[in-house]
Amino acid sequence: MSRTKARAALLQELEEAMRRSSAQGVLYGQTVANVAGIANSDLECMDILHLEGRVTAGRLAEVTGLTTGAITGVVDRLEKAGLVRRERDEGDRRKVFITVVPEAAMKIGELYVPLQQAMERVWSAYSEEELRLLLRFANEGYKGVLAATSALKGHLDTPPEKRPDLKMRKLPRRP
Amino acid sequence: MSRTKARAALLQELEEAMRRSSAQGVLYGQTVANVAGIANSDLECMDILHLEGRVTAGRLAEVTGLTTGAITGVVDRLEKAGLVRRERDEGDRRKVFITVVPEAAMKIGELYVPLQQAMERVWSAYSEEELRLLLRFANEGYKGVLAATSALKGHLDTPPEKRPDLKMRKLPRRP
DNA sequence: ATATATATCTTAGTCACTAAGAGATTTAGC
DNA sequence: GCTAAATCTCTTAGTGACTAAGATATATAT
Repeated sequence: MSRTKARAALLQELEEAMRRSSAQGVLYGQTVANVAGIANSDLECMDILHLEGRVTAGRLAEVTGLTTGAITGVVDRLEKAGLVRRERDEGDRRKVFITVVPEAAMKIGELYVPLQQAMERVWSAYSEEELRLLLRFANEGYKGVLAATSALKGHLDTPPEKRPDLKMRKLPRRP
Repeated sequence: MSRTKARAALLQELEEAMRRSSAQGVLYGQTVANVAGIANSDLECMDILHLEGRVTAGRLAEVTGLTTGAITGVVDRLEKAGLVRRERDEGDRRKVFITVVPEAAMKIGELYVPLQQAMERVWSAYSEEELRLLLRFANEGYKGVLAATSALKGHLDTPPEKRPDLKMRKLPRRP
């Protein structure tokens, strides 16, 4: 097999392996939501709150892509479950800040422990230099996917007759 | 900073970077479904069909975790959209095989082109040896997440009083 | 002041999902 | 072979999260 062919095969394997692991990651998240007894997007919001801390309802809508009406429902459910609290902003009384209730949120955090442990087990076999490579890739990959997402969204906003044709993708391997 | 501390910090960065990029991957998938005008799980089924080829309705239910009733709905919608066909198995007439309609499915495949291009741009900066490392990690990571998923599911099946306590997770960094 | 903008919530209606079970076919036990 | 149990898909009724549109309350601009 020629040099560039070997690389092409490697890239295809890589693409498939990443798709598989990413799909499994989604499944893990669904299982967490299931065990926690909350909806999928409720968990997503908990995650955002975990990352960003104190966040307005509007920003949750922005980040999740849900309507503000849907966010009202999300926060209602999370509040009823004791996971978050609403706090009116005193400076601008239209705004509602959502904050996590740490003790309750920790119970959800625990559900990620199996995943963390599994990943730490995997990572333990890598040298620091290798880990740095993985980190670099994770960051660059993130940027790439982000760019691809807005490219695709842009494609959606473009009127059909003006859309540049996307190049064809390989057919299923088992047709 | 000590050697092991540097590594711990690296691991934490890594975890976060992977979470971010994986979340973005989910978003890309949702956008694809949106542009294609089909539901999220409809797209997931298309993906499975793409991977496995000819598949029974029951197997789709198995893989997606949906009920068979829900799969009936999925296949109804996909069939109406001209993306798949139902084919009764002649050997066992209870079974219904689902097959993709290649020409129609290709249109969906095209929506992954921006993602593929972005990833190829990222990968182009890596040596073959580095790509092999990424592939190794993707495969090991997949196995890790898979194991973690069934561990978490097992936790769900265990009666609450018998559940081993999962270790605590770090609190949000911005409390 | 009045108008416009912003932020959240409400309401009505839609759509995908589950649970339970019906219908059709196959497999197993006798 | 015939009956009973098992398997596979579909149907039905009901639920819950979502959207779109607009109501409400507060803030900003002219």
